[in-house]
Amino acid sequence: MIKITLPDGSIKECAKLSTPMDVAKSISEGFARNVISAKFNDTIVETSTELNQDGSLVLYTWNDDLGKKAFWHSSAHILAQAILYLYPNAKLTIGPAIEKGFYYDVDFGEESISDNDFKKIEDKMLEFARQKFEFKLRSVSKADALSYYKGRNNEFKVELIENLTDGDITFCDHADFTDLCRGGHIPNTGIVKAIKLMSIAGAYWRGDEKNKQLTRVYGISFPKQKNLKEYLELLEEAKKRDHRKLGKELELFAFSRKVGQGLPLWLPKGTALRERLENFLKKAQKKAGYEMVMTPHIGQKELYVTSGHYEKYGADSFQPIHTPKEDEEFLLKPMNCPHHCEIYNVKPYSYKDLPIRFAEFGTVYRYEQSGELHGLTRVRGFTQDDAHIFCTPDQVDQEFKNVIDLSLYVLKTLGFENYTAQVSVRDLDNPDKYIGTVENWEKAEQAIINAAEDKGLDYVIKSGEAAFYGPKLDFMIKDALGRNWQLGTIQVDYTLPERFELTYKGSDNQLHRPIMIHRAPFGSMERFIAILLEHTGGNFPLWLTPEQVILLPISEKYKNYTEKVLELLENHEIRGLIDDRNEKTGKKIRDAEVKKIPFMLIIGQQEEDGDVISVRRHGGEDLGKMTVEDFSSLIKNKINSTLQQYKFN
RNA sequence: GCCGGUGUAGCUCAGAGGUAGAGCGUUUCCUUGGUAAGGAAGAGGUCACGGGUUCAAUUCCCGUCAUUGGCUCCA
Repeated sequence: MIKITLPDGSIKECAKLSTPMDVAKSISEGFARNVISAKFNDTIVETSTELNQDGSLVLYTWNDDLGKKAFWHSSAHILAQAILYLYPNAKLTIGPAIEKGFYYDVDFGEESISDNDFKKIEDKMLEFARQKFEFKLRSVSKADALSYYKGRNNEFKVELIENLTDGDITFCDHADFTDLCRGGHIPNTGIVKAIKLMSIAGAYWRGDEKNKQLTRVYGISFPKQKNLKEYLELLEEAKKRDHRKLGKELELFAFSRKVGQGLPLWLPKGTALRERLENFLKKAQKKAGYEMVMTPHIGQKELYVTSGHYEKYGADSFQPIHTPKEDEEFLLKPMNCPHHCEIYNVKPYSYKDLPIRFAEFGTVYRYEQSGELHGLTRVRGFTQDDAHIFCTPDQVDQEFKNVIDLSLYVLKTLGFENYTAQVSVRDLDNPDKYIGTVENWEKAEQAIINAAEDKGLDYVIKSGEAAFYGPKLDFMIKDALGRNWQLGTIQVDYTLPERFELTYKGSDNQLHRPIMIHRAPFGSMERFIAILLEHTGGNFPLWLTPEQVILLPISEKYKNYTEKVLELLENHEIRGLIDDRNEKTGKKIRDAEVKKIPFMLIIGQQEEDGDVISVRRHGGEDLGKMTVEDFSSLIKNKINSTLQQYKFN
């Protein structure tokens, strides 16, 4: 007998060579039917793996991330099987599960496939799935593995196997199909009920552009047809909320090929919305002791040589601008920090002056590769809600925590309730990627982790994700469709103060180095607004939305009264407009709905007679008749309750 | 930057080797209306740009640009 410890702490006595599926069945038949993967002593195993020692066992269903992983990984095998059946000369390479589905990279040789071929591949996959082939993992010797793939002229798998150690190599079989695989499969192919191939893309072997380009086929699969339907509906919804589409429809921003790719143009409505966001943050920052500064869009190349940006990114940036007479070199600023360091250097500071907090909505320019540009989320010119805090070593902790408070206040007020923090630290195997001393890096990393702990943040540590000058904490938010986005960032930096020789005089009458904290709660205005658009589907909070109210006179007879109402609203700083087109009310309401205007005021004979307005909310709710005063209070109260929902300072 | 898709009216999109269409929007007229589309008429396009093939190219081919899905990269 062996002792199997389950996640709830209970211990099952099982016969030796019981499988995870046997254990599941001993819990309940119903549960066992849903079990699709298992982990034994921290190793993913097959549900049919025979357990021959005591240990802890976790059983996974579709509802677990690792269950989905096994499911999608197994689906990739089915995809490979179908591809090999339909294209016998194709060479398989790798086919992992990804966050949403799976892919397989295939070398189709002379042949090429397109999404027109998806249907027949899907059909073949479903045909294989229905036959409930069992996935069977078996060990093979390195020599056998190599000869198997050499016989099939698959140099990719041969390369993979050559990097594996003999004794650790397993093949997975189902039906007559064999693939090199370390395991983690669902019991049989029949569990996969719904399959959809999503897209096709080029991908380099091992991600290196010097290598051969392969065809990557993306797909997703589910245990029920219904899941697939829901997933496709979610994609549809995401498409409807695409900020590029909404930004165009709501006239917020645009691009022009004459201006240049990746250089957004803010239209009047978008600009007004952005200013409201900026003012909101300015107000909070003022409370938190920040001072606004402004710096130019270019700076001498030397500035960035000093900061280290030039050495690190110069070659892949917009190239220097030369002055015509003196041949001086200037760079478009890729970051605001060097400029802020120079503002700090304008005068000497005492420890009593610190912390100093300089904030700027600073527009920066970065050369992003053309293929990487995407709407407002990836652009070449954007505005950071940047600030730099210069403080003493014993202030870092508190300042960092204050920034966390500010960031959370901003996120929550804007309706992002689901967030986690990501602490990005050095990649210890690649010290050349970073500037600064090991000692300072350690101090900075520890300061961030301490602050995250103290604030009770839900955080994960990512090694190798740090900026080149220091570690950082990023807020990852989950939007209304469950998608994750990286928003604000906070970074501790011991390096730039050294490079710019920043000092302050301590109580010991000696000069000391301040420590810098870089932070941007929104990240960039462009990116934040894009994400807010997708999160809200264009239904912005009332305080932000371009038009809060639209006035719909029933006919032109009520023009004067309608104009009077608008004037009253404007006196209350409510943003409204009149739809005085020669259209019926039904049409005007429909158009206002499409434009997502939160309130519609219907104005006709009854309203004019009673000196009131009829209020309809976006979505159709009828709030009845009320005076303009009452309506103004209603709006103001709604805005205040949103803005004061979370306290800051 | 690399690989694939796309580029037709302000917007969304049909179309085909023989010189271009729809809906929405816009303009004018009729209509003066009550909670998600009233009616009529009109304007609007070097079919992204540059080459090539052809009697004929917006359509086929090549290149450029933009855009899009990936890859790589990301201060």
